[in-house]
Amino acid sequence: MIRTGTTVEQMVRAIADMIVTGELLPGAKLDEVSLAARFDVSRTPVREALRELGAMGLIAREPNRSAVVTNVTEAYLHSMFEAMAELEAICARLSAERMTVDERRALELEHRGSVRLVHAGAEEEYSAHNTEFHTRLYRGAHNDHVFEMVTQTRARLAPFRRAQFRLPGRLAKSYEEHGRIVTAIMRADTAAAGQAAYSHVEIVSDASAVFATPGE
Amino acid sequence: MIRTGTTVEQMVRAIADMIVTGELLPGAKLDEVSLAARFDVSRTPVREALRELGAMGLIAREPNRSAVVTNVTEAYLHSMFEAMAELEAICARLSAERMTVDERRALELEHRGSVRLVHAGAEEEYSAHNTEFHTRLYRGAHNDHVFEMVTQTRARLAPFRRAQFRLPGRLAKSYEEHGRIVTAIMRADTAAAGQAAYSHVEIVSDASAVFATPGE
DNA sequence: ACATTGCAAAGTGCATACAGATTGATCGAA
DNA sequence: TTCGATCAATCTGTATGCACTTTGCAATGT
Repeated sequence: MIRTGTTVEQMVRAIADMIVTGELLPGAKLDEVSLAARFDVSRTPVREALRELGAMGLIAREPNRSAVVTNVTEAYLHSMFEAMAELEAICARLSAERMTVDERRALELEHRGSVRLVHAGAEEEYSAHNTEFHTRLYRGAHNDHVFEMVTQTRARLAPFRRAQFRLPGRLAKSYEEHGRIVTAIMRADTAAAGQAAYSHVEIVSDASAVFATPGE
Repeated sequence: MIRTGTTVEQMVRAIADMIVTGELLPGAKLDEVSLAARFDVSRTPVREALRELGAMGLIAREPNRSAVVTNVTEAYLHSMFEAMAELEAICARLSAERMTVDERRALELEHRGSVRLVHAGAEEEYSAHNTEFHTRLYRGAHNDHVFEMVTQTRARLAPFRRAQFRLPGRLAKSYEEHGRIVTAIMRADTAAAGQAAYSHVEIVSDASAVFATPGE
């Protein structure tokens, strides 16, 4: 747990992590007194943290009800994946256009280095590499607002994307799709980069649909 | 002032309105005690409202400092306009593809009805029409998450876009650009709709750049 | 005159307290 | 047995209070 910042900031990070890592599953209730006890603070900072998490879309709040880890409807989940595909496509296009030589090289290295994880079937490690790869893509677009939007959307999708690398053959396919994106970016081919990124997310969307929890 | 919802919700709406309408200019300080006095509540709901507005990006907060209406740097402002153009393009493309017959008809009517405002030079009224026009575009995409992102981005850009219709000839140009978008959507020409929407925002971006407040 | 230190005023961060809402259980009646 | 009402337990919404931080000003020393 990071010790910097105010109590509220620490709690926001901690709770967001618990949601994104799956420690708190969609639908889980977050009552203020328990959280206060767990973090050994009063309810005031807890409430502010929940307020912020609510604005981020990670939890749902209703008056006089406990906060609940967002349990999106299938329709909304679909809209998020579609939005994610569009955002990734934007990042890929802009990256193909704007990445510095160093950024391009680093992206390619990151990608090439992951091939051994694919052969080893190292799901956990590949997942970490995957996060790094996409983050590089988002940064490479050199657009801070797009970066914020894509990061937030990714966080909200995390619980539904988690198990995708467990599907048979998904690792190798993911690697291949990344390869297409990298190639297009190295060639500064914006259209190809955008299309490759879009279809990459589309496939993840399909792979993840299985795990969507039905709305209450 | 809308009376529904909790105290905090009312305050969030009220303060967001003040920022978006320009009653509170970028850089303005929002101290908790004054706000509490102004809304006749304690500091607790005020703090929660500020927390939420901070998460929305409308105000900036630092520990032990008063909240400040976001005063974005020129670079960040540029990234927001660029993101806005991409988002509007997405909405236009999806609208061209997905709008129902009724939605298309309503959009066209809204557009045609505004021609008299252009001739009359009614800036205020045209501005209201403009908001309505774009909102229809966002809804027509039938993607809730994209709708949320574009709405939030629009809110953050509002202070910098306000004066655009005061520029000579801007009204007529805006009408013409809307026309191109409408035509493309009526024809279900996704590519043309996307391009028209993108360049529409680009022009607004240029028109608004003049009014950007310099970073501190 | 100018820099520095000390202090007071004001503001934020968090804890505690209380009021109102919700929920679930229990008891009674149909 | 089942439905309904009532009440207690629990939780959220808001107010208030206290401690710490920041900031501006003034007094003191150079």
